[in-house]
Amino acid sequence: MPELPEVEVVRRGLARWVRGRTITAVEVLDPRSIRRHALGTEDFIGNLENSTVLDVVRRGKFLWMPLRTEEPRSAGNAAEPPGGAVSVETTPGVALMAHLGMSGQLLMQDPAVPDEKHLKVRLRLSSSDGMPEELRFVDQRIFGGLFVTSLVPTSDGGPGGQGETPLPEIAEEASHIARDPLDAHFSFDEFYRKVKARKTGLKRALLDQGVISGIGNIYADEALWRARLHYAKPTDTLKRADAVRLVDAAKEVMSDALAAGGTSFDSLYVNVNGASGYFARSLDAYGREGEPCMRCSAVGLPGVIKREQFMNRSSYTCPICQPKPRNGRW
DNA sequence: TGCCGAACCTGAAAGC
DNA sequence: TGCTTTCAGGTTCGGC
Repeated sequence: MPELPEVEVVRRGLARWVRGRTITAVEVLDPRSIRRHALGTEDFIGNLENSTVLDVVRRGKFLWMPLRTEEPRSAGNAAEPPGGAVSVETTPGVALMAHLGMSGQLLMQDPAVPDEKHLKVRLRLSSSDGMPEELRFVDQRIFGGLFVTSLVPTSDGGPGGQGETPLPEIAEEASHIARDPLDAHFSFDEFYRKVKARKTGLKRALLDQGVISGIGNIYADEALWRARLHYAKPTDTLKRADAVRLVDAAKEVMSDALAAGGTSFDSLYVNVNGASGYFARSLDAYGREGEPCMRCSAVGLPGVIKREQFMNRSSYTCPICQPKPRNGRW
């Protein structure tokens, strides 16, 4: 399942292959994968063809490619400017936005390679010295998607510095997303203020991309386990020292996952070359129901990882070293 | 205003 | 063997 490390692995791979190349043709095989492009398939294709990819940048799990457009056009999800299309000089920046959702893949492929079973969108790129000529969006569960969006000015340091060039613009749909723990501009004080202001459980806050981005179900469980905190701990009772430990744990687990090429449980997550990551082998809590807690067993305690339903998904905790809050309070 | 649950979606695995 | 049910979870949206 793509979370921040997986999206970053994809971003790095993609940047190597597509930066500076022109999109020469676009084929939408399943319009459901561009349903967030409000102006429809023809507009989506029209916005992309003959555009040049400037970079590949990311905030949280949103990934986008700022485009240099050669002809006047309307940004797909932006309000139509008065009088219709505007001149090249005044056209706001546009970008191709991607979210991988649960099962989305962005693959660089040679045109001779047979179509994947769940291929949804195909971008043909200009020829470039031995590089694959197709960028394919493959998505089994169709939770992810592509759309063209406007870039809006930002004064907070850009998307997060993951691109080659620090851009003073951010994709409109990503502007409400908080920075992730690996972002050089991540502010602990901002995170702690937002968490304390929430009146909910700790894991729900971790999964709120407006509080902290990039954390999904897997890394939320791993970070909570490493920080010895229970998912249901009320956010307004979170001590600063606990929050520091939690953010450090999130940074650590995601850095480790990034170094391992991401977490793969099945074929649903692969990098742009179709290869799986190896971090699943290093998970301490997620997916380990019924197995001894590594930390407890190391000191002779009988902790066994337990799976519970929370927010319509599974949460894995050790009842010994991540005790449940009593009466909802600690 | 902000929290929370439902819905979206498909294939693999489990159960019968 | 084949059919049905359950499960996986990121994001959005509507209800409260």
